Amino acid sequence: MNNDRNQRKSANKRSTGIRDIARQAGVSTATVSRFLNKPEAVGPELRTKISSIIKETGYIPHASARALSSRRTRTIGAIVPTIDNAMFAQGLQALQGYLATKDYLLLLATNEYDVDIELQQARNLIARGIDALILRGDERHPDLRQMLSTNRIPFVNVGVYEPTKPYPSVGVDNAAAGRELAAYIAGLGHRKIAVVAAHQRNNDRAQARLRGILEVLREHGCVPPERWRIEVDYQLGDAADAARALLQADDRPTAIICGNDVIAYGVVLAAIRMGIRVPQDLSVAGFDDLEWSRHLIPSLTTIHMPTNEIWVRAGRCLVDILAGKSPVLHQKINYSLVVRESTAALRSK
Amino acid sequence: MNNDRNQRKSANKRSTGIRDIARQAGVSTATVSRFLNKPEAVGPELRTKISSIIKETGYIPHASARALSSRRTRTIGAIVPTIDNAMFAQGLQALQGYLATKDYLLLLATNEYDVDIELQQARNLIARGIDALILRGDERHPDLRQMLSTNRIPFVNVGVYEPTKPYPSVGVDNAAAGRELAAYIAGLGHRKIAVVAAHQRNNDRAQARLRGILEVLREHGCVPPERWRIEVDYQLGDAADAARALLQADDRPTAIICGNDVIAYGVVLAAIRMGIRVPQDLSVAGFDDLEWSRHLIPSLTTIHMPTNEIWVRAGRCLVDILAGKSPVLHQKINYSLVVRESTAALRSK
DNA sequence: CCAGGGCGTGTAACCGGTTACATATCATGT
DNA sequence: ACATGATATGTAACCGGTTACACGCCCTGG
Repeated sequence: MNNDRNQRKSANKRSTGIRDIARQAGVSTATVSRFLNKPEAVGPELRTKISSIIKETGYIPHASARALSSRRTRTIGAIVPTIDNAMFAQGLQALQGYLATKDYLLLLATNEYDVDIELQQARNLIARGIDALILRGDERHPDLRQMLSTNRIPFVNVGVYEPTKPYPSVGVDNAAAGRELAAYIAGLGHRKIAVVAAHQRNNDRAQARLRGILEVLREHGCVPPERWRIEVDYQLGDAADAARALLQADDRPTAIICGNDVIAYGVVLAAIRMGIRVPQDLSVAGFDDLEWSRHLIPSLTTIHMPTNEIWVRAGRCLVDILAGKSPVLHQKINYSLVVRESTAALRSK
Repeated sequence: MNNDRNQRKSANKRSTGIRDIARQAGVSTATVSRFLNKPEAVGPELRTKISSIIKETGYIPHASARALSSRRTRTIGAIVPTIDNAMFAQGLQALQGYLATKDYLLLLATNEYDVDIELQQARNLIARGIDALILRGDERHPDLRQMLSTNRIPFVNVGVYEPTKPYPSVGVDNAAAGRELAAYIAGLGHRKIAVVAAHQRNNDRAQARLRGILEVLREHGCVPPERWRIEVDYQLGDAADAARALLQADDRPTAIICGNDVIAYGVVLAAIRMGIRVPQDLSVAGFDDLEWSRHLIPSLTTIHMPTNEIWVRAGRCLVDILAGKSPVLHQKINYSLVVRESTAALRSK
């Protein structure tokens, strides 16, 4: 036991600390700290001296200690439904790159589309120390906002555009995108239109898209009957199953609007397997414009989302807030309809 | 100024701390701390009392303070090339889920297949405080291992199986997988075989696969000529470009072995666009068995990798090490050849 | 010539937990 | 009845940085 203590005090000394650097440079810890945080506040000679000593010793400042005393962690948290989804993976990758340039770290958590898990994860992130938080969408546990405000954590909604809300959001107007896509399909002459959406529960983005689609279909007097409105997981297989059910019936749709590109391609694959030609016999459209959507055969008609821009802007919004600036509260990002091979005008029978 | 100080001491008090909880419960901070870390060491009545007070006040322990004094962060870092890759996204998702059950947090960084960036990211992670690190593959900056050892950070190599190395690794034997796939293709009678691999630089996994493939092809006396050995990015478009180059020539291969499923499907799409039938005119095989590989048309012959298992085992390995146990050093995970529609026996001309 | 301000640096309290050690309490075996 | 050990709790030093404040120096203007 006695040995233990001695060890800790001498031989077993942990990796160098700021006091070691200070001693070696013949300055106080305050000066070293200032060098690390605001180098221009330190005299030039000392600056080079300290710099070289740090390099020599391989000193790495202890971020926890830093966070404890400065009350800032230079870490931004993000909670998304799952990483295992091309859209999120891509956006997070872009966000991470951006934050790295601003010397921020990204701390990631997933909520599995469950508001309770989201709340728990937010608690973890706050405990772990984040300066700000990025949340996907605007549907969450009632306690969450309370928690964020008592802990004074700024946050931003990403992926949705909610100009009526008092907190920042950056994303596209999903309902409008849904309307545009539905209008395009209807404009091709289709009236027997089915919708295969993503699960709606706790997914306001999917909800908005569906809402927009149905609005327009109503205007055209072709609201899909119940059996033509299906919800599936974000998986090719599930979408294919749904498509088979739709297409096996005698009275089948001539167009299927899908909640995203993964679902759309699942539908396309099922149709092709059944000998139904796309787009000659069936038009299919999706959302998101994933990287591979334009390479597929047939390539997908879809709504292009500038994912990277959305996430980077969300990051920038928070970085600005943390820097004391007041960024634009609601940023509407433009989507665009991309017409490709998977849709065609209705053929007269 | 004076106001400031007063504020900090009273009104402006930050969110509750352990001393507040202790005071309210009429116990010492040590007891509260013990309650948080080893509840069974605290008396039953106090336990319920403290528990209810914590719930009431919404107290969240300050992880930085915790990390500072306990020298443990309950955080495990991982550095992967990019999140934007189905394999990594899926594995990380699984890993994150596992770590959550062990009350560990995952801190993620990317290296863009660059050893210098990797070193820098590792420095960030260490500074930020990680108890252990997961690294993809075994090719890295010479200083990295030094840094990990001086900071006493255990780590594990994931995705590769390196039984000769002194540090733990968990993954499949990629060279063996490459051999098996090549042997299968050669066994179908193919001799005019091209290889479209992933970029080899700083990617030992891709290297091992290619090595294995070429070994077997050499045995069969059909080592591909230079023009039939191409390296491309992890993108459908790039793979398609490579395939076009291969297939436009007069003398074209009858089979193409690809470094992964994304490349394989890019090749398939290009072939189909050119009117070349798969598998009748051309066999194509990949690696990884992504979720969608079995849904595509044609479905892909590939090597199945139990991605989730690999990552979870890597996580478990580190958790065990941190708990003082000594896990198996090198874990070889079994891959398996999955034969589907994209490959067929060579037709005699 | 001196008051006053700006600049660079040092001193030491503080951030919010953990934990070694001391102390108190109580059941147990002899 | 008492030594013994196990168990529960309190005390306070400590983790490794940051930063308010004090201090000393030099430059400037009246």
